[in-house]
Amino acid sequence: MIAEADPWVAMGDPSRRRIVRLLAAGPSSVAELADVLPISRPAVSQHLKVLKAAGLVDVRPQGTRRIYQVDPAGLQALRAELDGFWGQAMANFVELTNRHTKENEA
Amino acid sequence: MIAEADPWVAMGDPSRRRIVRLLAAGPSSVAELADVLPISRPAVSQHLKVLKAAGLVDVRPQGTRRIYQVDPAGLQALRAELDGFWGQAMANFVELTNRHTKENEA
DNA sequence: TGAACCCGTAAGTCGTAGCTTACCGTTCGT
DNA sequence: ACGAACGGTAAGCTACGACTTACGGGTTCA
Repeated sequence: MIAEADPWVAMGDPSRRRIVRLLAAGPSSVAELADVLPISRPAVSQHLKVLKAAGLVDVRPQGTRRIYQVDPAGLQALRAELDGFWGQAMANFVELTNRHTKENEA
Repeated sequence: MIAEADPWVAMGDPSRRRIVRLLAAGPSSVAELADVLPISRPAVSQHLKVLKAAGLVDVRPQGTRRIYQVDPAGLQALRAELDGFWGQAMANFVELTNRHTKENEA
């Protein structure tokens, strides 16, 4: 498995973000996605492979078709990491503000 | 301005995510970042350029050095878009669940 | 003013991501 | 069992992103 499993890298590609947006609106098959997107069906397939490896989408075989949908857990993981960044940045901000205030008080 | 201004693309690169992580812990100069990271100083400079274009970091010239720090607004924007995906996905989920329940009731 | 630092940019190389066409396995309908 | 959809994979091409080294512009301190 040399495949890319990083959700951030997966979301970095505009086409994949568009796919996620479409799937967030409702599950759909590969052909349905390819019909809307300006890329070929195999390209969509490859993007879905990356998104699946990143844990952002799920597959549900249904007859001859494969229905894809977003995996809330994947988005949640991204949110968690992003909140981590944000929280740390804010904590650092208030600390700097406090220090600055104290310096001005002195 | 051919520069890349997409925050998602900016966060897609591991080195840049690491820089954001470092800056979230506290502001620092380019040399300080390059000292920690396994890449050259110009490489860090280029990454910072992308992050700045994406609105994820801010610069504050201080003497001969340039102090970089995260821009909370940029992270907030990412959070907002991510929450949009999540909310839509969840709404779609409960709708599907309701429909499924109704079908089973009928 | 000149030396020493910090940093951004230019130029060039290398790897790889994203796309295409072609092909093949699988599943349903008749 | 045959043909048709649906979709994943292989092979190959092209473009771009992430590095590197080399250079130049500012700012500080003697």
